Amino acid sequence: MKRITIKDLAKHLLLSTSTISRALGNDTNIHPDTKKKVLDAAKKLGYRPNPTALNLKYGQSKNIGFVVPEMITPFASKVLRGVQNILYPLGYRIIITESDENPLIERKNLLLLEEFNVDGIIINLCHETQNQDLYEQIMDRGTPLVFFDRIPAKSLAASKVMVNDNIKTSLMIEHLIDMGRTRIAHIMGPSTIRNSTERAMGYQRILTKHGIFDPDLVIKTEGTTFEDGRNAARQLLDKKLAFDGIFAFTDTLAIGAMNYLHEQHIKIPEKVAIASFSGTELATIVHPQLTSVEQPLLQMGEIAAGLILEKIKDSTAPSKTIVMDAEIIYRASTGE
Amino acid sequence: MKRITIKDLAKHLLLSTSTISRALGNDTNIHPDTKKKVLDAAKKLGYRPNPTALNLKYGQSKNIGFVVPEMITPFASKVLRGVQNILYPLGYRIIITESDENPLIERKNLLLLEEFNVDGIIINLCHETQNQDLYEQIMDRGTPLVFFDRIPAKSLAASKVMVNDNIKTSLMIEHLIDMGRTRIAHIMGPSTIRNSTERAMGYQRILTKHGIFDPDLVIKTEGTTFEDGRNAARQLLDKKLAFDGIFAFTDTLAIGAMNYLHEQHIKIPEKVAIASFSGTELATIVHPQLTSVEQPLLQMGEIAAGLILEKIKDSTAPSKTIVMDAEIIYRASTGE
DNA sequence: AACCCATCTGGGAACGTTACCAAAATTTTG
DNA sequence: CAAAATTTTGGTAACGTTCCCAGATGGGTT
Repeated sequence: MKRITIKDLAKHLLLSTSTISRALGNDTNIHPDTKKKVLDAAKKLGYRPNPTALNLKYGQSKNIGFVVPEMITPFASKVLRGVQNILYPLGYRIIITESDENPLIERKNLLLLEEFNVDGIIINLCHETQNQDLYEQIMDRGTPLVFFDRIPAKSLAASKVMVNDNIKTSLMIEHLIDMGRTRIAHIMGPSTIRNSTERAMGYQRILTKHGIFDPDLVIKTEGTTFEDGRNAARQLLDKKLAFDGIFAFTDTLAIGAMNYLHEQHIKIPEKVAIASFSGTELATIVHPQLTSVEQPLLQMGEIAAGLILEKIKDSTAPSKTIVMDAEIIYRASTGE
Repeated sequence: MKRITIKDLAKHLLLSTSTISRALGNDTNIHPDTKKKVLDAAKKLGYRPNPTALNLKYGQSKNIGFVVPEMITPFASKVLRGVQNILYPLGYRIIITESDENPLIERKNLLLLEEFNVDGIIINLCHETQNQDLYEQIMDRGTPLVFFDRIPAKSLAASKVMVNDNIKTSLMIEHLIDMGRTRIAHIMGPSTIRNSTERAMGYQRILTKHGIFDPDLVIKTEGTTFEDGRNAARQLLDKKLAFDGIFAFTDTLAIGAMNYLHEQHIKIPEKVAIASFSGTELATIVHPQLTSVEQPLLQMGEIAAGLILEKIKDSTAPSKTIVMDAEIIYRASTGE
């Protein structure tokens, strides 16, 4: 049951550990016959290298931390897939932590990951400013950070991947206007998240341009859960203001709102068109399907992984900010 | 930038590494003054123990593998949370792999995890029999396995956590009958998954008992995606058979079917009641909300983690099979 | 004053692997 | 055929930590 090591092979073949090591690796300084003998024995005895020993030797844990607000919706899962695509083939492990949208838990998680000796951390933060000090500390202590989707308020010496929230929102609002909507509400996310304010700005800019901006139609939420979306819809209806469209910060908020409208027998899209920011399956499993800005989540993950690798390889590598393109997908929730 | 080690502390304080080690641990053989001095210096210089060194020393990687068909729906995410709750405080890392419902990828993932030297693997398999040989091999080589939700055909010397599919399905079908439904269809999952056949058996048993079983109302799917559910609903409608209820193998299938019915303007639950097996948010974000058997996913994860710990601590510990209770939650999709 | 015991500290091996340097074995060269 | 060059192998330190054993120091007892 005990694991076979190089030493066991050495004893078994009456060779030195150095020779075994050479045979197992790509060293040319070894007689082909010896190499073959070693390889055969290794296979027969079921030798598997011990990664822990290598990690110790080379001072890398080959662990990458992945810090996200939650993994219940598919958002982070899809990014994670991209990260895995790149990192697993290179022998990295990925450790996932969820912050529950709570900066204190995020803090605890980051510290835990440092404890775990990760080589780098890929993070979607849950509060624009709250843990800024810790991000800096961690980087100062030598662990690179890469941000995706939500980025910190201060620029920090870290690489980042995101989409252009402001512009994509603008295009989406233009679409709603094209569809004949003139009273477009916004379910805005928490202002502690940069994307939230960015999208709100895009929203306001376009409506103002068309002279139809009404601040009373903006509902700010506490979080980004389905329940938050529901509450926002309720608040909106309670205001007794006319509206014929909703642009929501996330697909979760949009879906929550949609369900509340359903329950109030408000037809979508006939009475109210709904659109949001997404990139996940959620947009297509509701009825009607949700028009949304589809972020290329998988690619974002792949790029984030690439960025962290750059920093791991060379800690002085310059930080990059990658702004990805997102596609607007028109679905039934905003009419045909 | 370089990490502070025990040796650095020793040099700095002119003490031996042994003494430092004792001061840092709970060893009583140390002078309180020395201990304090070391602790102060450790804090000041930012010493953090290197877990890799300990893993090497004690022959444990402190990594646990988590193998699931997918992480896009919240099912596995919720179980994962439970696993994390138990394992993170104990210093374990969790490595996640997704099989995409493909036994070949699952195989690759398991091998990868072995390569990574995990101390144990928690798995929700994707094919009842296909990788049985590998499960056995891995356990033979000394890595314990714990199955959750979907368990292998042969019993194997592994612990398992699941719910009683057959009985819970029976109760659900009884509920549908209580609600006055007499033509209840079943969207059955792939027969390569044990739970699928178990639930189908529960379905058939109750309908047979009531004398209303019709094999033509059973649609077997290829997978468990939303799309599969959609296709199943289409097939059902194409048969031109009357039906007033659907019991689906999973919430994803149920939702896919629901959306297709919506598109065909078939009212839920008025014309067709829908129920499924779940335990995730998905059941509540659709409209109408889905009546379902709610599996205690979080607890299943916690228990799976506990079971793997037992096996890690003592490889001869007896294997347990834990059958958990699941609650049926009545929601709008089956009427009030 | 000699001894013993308790308390505290230091030295070194070990976990599995590789990299460097030195030594041995083999082949090539003059 | 000896010397030189090359190929192949062995020995050992190192990564960071703990643990066992051996010393050292100090206080108390005869």
